[in-house]
Amino acid sequence: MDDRSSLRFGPISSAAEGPLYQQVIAAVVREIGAGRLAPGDMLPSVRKLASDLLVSVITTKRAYDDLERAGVIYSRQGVGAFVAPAASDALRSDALDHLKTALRDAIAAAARANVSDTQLIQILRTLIEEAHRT
Amino acid sequence: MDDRSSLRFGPISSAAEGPLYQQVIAAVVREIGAGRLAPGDMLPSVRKLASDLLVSVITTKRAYDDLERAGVIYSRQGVGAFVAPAASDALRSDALDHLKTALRDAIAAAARANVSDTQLIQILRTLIEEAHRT
Amino acid sequence: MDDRSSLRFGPISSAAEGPLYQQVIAAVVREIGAGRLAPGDMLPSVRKLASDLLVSVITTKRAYDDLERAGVIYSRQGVGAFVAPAASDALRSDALDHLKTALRDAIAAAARANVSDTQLIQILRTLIEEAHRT
Amino acid sequence: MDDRSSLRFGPISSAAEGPLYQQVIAAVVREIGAGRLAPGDMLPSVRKLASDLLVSVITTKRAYDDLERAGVIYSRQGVGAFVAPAASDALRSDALDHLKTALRDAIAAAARANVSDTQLIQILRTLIEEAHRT
DNA sequence: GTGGTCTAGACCACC
DNA sequence: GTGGTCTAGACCACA
Repeated sequence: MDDRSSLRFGPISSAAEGPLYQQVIAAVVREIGAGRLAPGDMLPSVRKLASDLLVSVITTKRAYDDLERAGVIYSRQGVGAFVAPAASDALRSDALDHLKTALRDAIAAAARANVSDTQLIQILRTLIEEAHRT
Repeated sequence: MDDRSSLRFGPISSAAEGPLYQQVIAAVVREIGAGRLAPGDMLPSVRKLASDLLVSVITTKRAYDDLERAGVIYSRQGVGAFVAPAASDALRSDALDHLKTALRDAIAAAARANVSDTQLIQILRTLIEEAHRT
Repeated sequence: MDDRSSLRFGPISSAAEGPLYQQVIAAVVREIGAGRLAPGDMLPSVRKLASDLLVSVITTKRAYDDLERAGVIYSRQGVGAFVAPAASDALRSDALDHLKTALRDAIAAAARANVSDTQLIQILRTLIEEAHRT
Repeated sequence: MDDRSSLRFGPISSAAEGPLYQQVIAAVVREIGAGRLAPGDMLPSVRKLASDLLVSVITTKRAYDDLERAGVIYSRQGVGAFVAPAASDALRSDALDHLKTALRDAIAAAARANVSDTQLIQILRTLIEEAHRT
């Protein structure tokens, strides 16, 4: 019996939506975000995940390395990789950083396009609604 | 005597903030945005700009090619490169596209960080104020 | 064993029929048009094609860049270049533009040569027959 | 009094419609086609035409050279340039060549765009009407 | 002088 | 291995 039978790493599509290792990272993050991987849980081995996702071992290794560097998981030599206790916090702060960077970028673009502050906020509202309809 | 004494193409820093040719593009765009280069004005020759910015002729050429493709400038063999009549329009629509992409990106990050719509808008307001103080 | 044995990129003749990179573009377009390259298929790498056609890597790269910009192919760093899903549409609309430009050019030449409208159409019919016999 | 007062060489616009020397050629050809310059007539001197059209002497010289090579005009050292006796014929055969080349080009494009022969002829009719309305 | 094209050779990021 | 970027150097067409 497989104690990780509920894990659902989506398919990885080469040549479609960004570097493969980032797609692998996103897949792991999704599992943690969805609660299917909780702090302390062991992740699939690099080799197992690679064969499951049909990507190279190097690609999954790079994904795990990045996740460890971000404090989302930790690896124990010869044992395996595990979800870090503060994984959710790490992910959340990562997403917040990304959010702020994107907003600052949008503000700069608004200045270049002569879009006023109130117009910018209105555009954000519109895009939020658009996202909800999706 | 320098008849273009008001042009101020900033320094280009290798491999620090993205591809060099994009930095060159940004420098030209900045000049146009600031009104130091108006529609019909002749741009520095690729060779001149290259030596001014201490980059290769090829790099400035690539920048000019991209700008021409975007409709911001146009080049005439044996004559020179000039700011296109609709340069501002081209730049504006470009900035608007960039703005929307950045906002959509922020919305996605907000979802990952469990940030609500109203919180997201509030963060945008805060960052706008922050930008104004700069 | 060669798994792309059916690809037939013609010879590239230097400085005889336009820029080399356009000849490379034409060669790729021909393969797609003939169905030997279908949407999703991987193109030869820029290095491979360059050595096959005896042109510089830069020249094939430029051809691929132009084709990507035209929406005919797409490139993925570290993976390769592939025929785009809408390649045929992109090629067709390109050919239609070319067709209209050529006809407008012919109409202008007819005016200069004192060739009447009906004569012009008759000449077209003749040339069409001539083309069919080829 | 100026014995060529009826000559109307249009304005030459740099950076707009092809190489300057070709625009000069077209201007001369137009004068001949309109009958304002007949076989045997003397053309403006290279220097006069250059100053009239606000282009360099080199540019008008190149235009005259090309016209002489095409048999449209002939130059007499120290005397001037004159419209050749067979100027009209030279122009007409030139235009006819151009016409056929353009039509063959259109036929090739039609094949690439999957446009049938009858559709091609219909498009030609449409574009002829369009040209008449201009 | 200008831009347009082509070349050889290099280093990087990604797989 | 792949494509992405940068470089130095050359020759051509045009003004």
